[in-house]
Amino acid sequence: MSQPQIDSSNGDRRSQILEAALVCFAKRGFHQTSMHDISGEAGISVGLIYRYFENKEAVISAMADRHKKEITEMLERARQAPSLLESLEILFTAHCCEDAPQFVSAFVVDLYAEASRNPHVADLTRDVLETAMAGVRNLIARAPEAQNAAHGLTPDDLAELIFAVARGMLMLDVLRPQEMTAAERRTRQLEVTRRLWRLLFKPEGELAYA
Amino acid sequence: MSQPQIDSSNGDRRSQILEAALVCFAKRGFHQTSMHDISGEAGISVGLIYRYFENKEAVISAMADRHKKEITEMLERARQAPSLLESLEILFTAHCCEDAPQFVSAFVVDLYAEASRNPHVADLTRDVLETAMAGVRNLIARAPEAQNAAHGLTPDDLAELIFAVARGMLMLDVLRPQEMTAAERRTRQLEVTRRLWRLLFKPEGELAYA
DNA sequence: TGACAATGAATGAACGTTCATTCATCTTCC
DNA sequence: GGAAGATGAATGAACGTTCATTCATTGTCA
Repeated sequence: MSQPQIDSSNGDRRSQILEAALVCFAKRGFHQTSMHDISGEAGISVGLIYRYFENKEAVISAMADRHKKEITEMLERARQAPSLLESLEILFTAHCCEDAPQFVSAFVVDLYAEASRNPHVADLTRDVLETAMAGVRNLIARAPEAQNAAHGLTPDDLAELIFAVARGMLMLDVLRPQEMTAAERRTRQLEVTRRLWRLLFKPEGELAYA
Repeated sequence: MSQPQIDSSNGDRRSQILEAALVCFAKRGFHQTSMHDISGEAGISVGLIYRYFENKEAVISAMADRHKKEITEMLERARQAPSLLESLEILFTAHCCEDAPQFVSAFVVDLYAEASRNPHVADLTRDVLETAMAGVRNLIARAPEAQNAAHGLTPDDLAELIFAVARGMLMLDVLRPQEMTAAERRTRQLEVTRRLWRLLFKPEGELAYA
């Protein structure tokens, strides 16, 4: 019932714990990570976690929250890009590759798995997705590049496609920790995705030369 | 060490257990599903599971195996379709929508989450993916439709894109159990995806009229 | 300034519970 | 009778969570 107070110094502890939790969750998953794992990774005692989070579920929720904030910030940055393709590029690179790619990919896949059965996490995650997709929908609707390039696809369809590709590549990512380095994968994925975007937003009926 | 024998009658029990496990895993996830849950769902005793599976991990592995067999069969069916687009359609609908869509989506996302930290499951899942992607790559490489429609994308790139979209939509699926029915979602996704395929395999430089 | 009181962040052993796994026992069917 | 199928109570390890306790820091008063 009683929320732990959140003032200046507490903020640091909270993010210290969340940082440790991200590492553990990515390595072992939500339900295989024990509170002792987190406290160990953070270099603090178990009990202290309960001063900052009501329980384990609250830690998971807070991580989903953090993920939302990160995505929202990215969207803001993307909105300021001069062209649609540049906006998308910002979103895509940030989306799956910033910070520690392995960790983030594994964490996001786990987040969706958790969302599929935890209504609270589902709400948070859906919220992130809706916000981000609405943002992209807007970018598309306002972009001159997209005006003459419907291909029978609405901005809504396009946004869904773009997100599906991004999430799908992230999903495929978790299976390939060894074949290539993260940087190589990122480069290749960006290249492929860029071509898709160009194709999607190429004025309908325009001649294309490789 | 000692594999439980697998003969005629045992096969039925095994699939009975796997069927129950799929339901439980989709509902609660691998690690929140107890062996008692599975035995309850299957209508048998806990101990009996251990006559057919060495341990819980073996049940998870067997499910990944089953998933592989299903995908391989689908690929075989898709190979016999008369055109590339029809092949892809068979793969796509089977891929995420056959049987009980909700269950399968949640299970597959969980499978990938598990793969990200369980090397054995990762190997199995990667194997499925490689097989399926190689199949699609072949379909594309042999298809006359794809010959004149490179857009700077190799068959490899195209296969990766097609898979990313399919997996991505599956991932988005787990967040939307309420907005629409499974059938509505399937229809809409298929429509959007179909347009993407047409766009990808439309001869380069050809005029397109909605 | 120095002695003392109060605070609350931090600790980690302990608790109750859950879970995977085992095995003594019972049933079935030839 | 006995081999194989099936049961579920028992086991012990691991887990999330609690809480009595410690102790560095801060506030108070002479």
